[in-house]
Amino acid sequence: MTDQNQQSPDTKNRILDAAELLFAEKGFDATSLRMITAAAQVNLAAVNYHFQSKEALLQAVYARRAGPVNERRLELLTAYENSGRAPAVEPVLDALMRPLFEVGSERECVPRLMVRLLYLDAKETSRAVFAAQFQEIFRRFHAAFRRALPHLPEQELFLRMQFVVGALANTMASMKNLHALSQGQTEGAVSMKTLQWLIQFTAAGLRAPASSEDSACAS
Amino acid sequence: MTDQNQQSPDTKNRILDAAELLFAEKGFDATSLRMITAAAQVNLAAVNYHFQSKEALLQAVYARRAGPVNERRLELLTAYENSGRAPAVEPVLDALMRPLFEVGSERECVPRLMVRLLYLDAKETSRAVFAAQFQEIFRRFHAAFRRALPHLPEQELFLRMQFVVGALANTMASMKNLHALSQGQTEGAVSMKTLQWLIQFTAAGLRAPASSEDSACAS
DNA sequence: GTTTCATTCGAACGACTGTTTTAATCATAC
DNA sequence: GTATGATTAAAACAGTCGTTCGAATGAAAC
Repeated sequence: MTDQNQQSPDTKNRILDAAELLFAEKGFDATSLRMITAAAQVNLAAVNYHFQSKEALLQAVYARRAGPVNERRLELLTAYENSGRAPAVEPVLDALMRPLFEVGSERECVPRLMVRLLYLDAKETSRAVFAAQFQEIFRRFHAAFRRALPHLPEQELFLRMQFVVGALANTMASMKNLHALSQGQTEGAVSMKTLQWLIQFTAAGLRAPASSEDSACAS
Repeated sequence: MTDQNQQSPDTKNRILDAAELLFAEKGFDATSLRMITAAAQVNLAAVNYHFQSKEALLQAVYARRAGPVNERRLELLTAYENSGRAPAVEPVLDALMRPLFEVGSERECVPRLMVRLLYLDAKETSRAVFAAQFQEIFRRFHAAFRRALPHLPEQELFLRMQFVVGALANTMASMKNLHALSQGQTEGAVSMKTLQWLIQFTAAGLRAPASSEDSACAS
């Protein structure tokens, strides 16, 4: 950490950019290092020089984006919690989702990639790294939702959070299509409207009355 | 179609079974034909003999499951529509989701694989095949939701259906984890409760009041 | 028996994979 | 200038990939 950074100004970032794009489009296994280095206009060996392996490159690609997104999530969440406003789900959902939409307007592929990584592509070793980072976020938001929905049984809250994540993930994954469908509107406007509608939908779902545990199972 | 089927009683199905499991677990590109043939205890060349290529095998794996699931979906949907009951979202959601849970109790990996295929793994050529089959289902259910929610603007209904699919897909993808978490309950019971809660959540989301189009965009 | 045709098998093909090695290149410090 | 250390470049490494080929095997038809 002396000053050895910034020595190779961009080849490292060029690799990260190209890898991010290709991983998101084709997936980890379908993307070869030669595709990445060709897209980045960089020598093949540069990947194993700057990163140690292809899988380490994947983790680097993920870390570069997940860090800021999760920081912003916590920032928005604590800002709301310190505002003294009454407990509600909408601000919590906003804190959870908005950071993804913000980074999405810069680079569309990013959220799509994060969805991929979260529960599909990665090998077991990498998945553990990703999951650990995400589960800390999950715990933090679980507590926030719990405050807003004190009556909801634990099992049901947990599952509903899964539903929320699913709706969010699928929206991120198909954001590109959404932009293509809505012509004559700026990307940012579409994103913000989508976010608004997504919050509205999931908030209503979270607030749905809790089902009684002992409901008869349809025979 | 004379009688050439049933000649090789099971090697074809053994390949399909092994491929289904591995594709769902590791993904298409991370699964080699040698893994499949080893798991199926079948010669390597048998894949290219019975199916023409690896990608054709993927389509065959998909077709074997998607067909019955979609048929059952339409069966449940038309049964509800012909029952003369008042328009509502719950029976439509049930028709959309239940078939996936039913096949899921037989083979856990199936829905997970279908999620993969739908918008991640497949190459462009295969994706077109899968999407075509699914979009017909989408159109059919879109009409049903439209009847139940006549006041909802078109754009908003479309997006909310995306949210529903996302919640469903994520639930399918992490069904294995859910089963692991809930001890002391049969798989079928967990599945049915999850389905019930998922319908309740998405029904509330779909019924949320429509947001006014001209809401101020946060500057 | 022989013929016929579908299926299985072992072996190999060329292409592509991630990684490593060795030498060339560059900027900076002395 | 030379020396140092980080970066880039070209080439090759051992392996795996999907696919193909020709012979062996099987069972049913005649």
